Amino acid sequence: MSWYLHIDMDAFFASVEQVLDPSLKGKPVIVGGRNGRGVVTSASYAARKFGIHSAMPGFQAKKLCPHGIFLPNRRRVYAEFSAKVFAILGQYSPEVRALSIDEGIVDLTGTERLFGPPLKTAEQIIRRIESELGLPSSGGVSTSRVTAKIAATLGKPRGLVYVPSGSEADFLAPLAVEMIPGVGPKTHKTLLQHGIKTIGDLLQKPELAERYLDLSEHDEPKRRHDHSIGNETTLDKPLKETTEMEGVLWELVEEVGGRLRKESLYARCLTVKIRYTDFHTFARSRTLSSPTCFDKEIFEVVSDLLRQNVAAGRAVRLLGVSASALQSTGWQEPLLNQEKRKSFEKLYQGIDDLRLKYGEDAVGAATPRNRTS
DNA sequence: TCTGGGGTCCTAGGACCC
DNA sequence: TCTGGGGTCCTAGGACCC
Repeated sequence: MSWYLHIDMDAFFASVEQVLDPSLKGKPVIVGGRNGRGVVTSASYAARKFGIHSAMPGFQAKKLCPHGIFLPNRRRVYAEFSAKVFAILGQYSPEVRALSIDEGIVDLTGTERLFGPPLKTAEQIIRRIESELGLPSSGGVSTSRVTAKIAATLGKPRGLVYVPSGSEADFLAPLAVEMIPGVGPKTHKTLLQHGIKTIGDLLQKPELAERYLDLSEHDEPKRRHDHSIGNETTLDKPLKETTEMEGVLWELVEEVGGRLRKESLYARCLTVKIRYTDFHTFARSRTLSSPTCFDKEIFEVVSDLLRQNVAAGRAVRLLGVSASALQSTGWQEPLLNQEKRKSFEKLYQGIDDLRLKYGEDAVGAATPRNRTS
């Protein structure tokens, strides 16, 4: 028998802001969506009373809750708190998986002798997150990961839902199919057309249930793709000139290259993402014969992809660069190039060190951004 | 003064190889 | 001269999640 605890932090970013500034407690705190542009990334429960939720455009949130306290995103701060949460989780099991910055699954299988029954352990974990970090969270305990996640969602906020072994199907059956992670608006519509409204309806059709609802206890969720590192930005003002776009592209490349080097990874595939002002969005990628983590090489590829694919004269509102097919070691190619790479590595190590010491703008490069012509 | 930024996963078609 | 499938890699597009 397997046991999983799914932990989901309540209004995570907003809660962190309230910990750092206790005068915000109980108030409608809204993270993200300032300046009218952008969207809400987190809203305290006081703010949700006004109908505000994450992913809502900022101007709309402002309209619903004019007196709301709008704060900018501070990803690094949230990441630090996230690490503290996961450090607590890690004390209860060697098998902890982060699903996102504010959600994780703790495999409690076989931890009973050390910490007691799964439910007791879950209660203790949630209490500790609250008492040690000041952060509210919700949890779900069940014999499968999916059921545990659904249970945690039902527990929100500040709730712990326990699904005893053997009662999984009874627990799930009355719930709407859109509660299943992975079932979004499109799939929901398709399922409705088949007359499937509840998870119970879905369980009646094994071939569909198998596809959308993985209730297996032991299977590791498949991880086919290795992870990717990307950076994208919505432009302050739309651009039509490729040379101007290349300036932005270079900044994105520096960020992506820096992160690759920090993690000692080389990318074999590079992608440029383009969004026009009419919101038509597409991506173009290229696989390299030899993987790279160097700004200059990355830039050459993505700027080439940009120039080949951006429609002349169309205004672009977003640009993105991402690196995928990541590998930790190198490339197979002649010694001569290896020498070249060694010197590259030295150079970029120096650049990264300077940036770390003196800030992101400490070291510029001969890039389109800095060209005078 | 519409619609962020970070991702994962799945599918499908074409190239290419055997 | 016509004709197989199977497998893998690459690219593009899209659904979905937080």
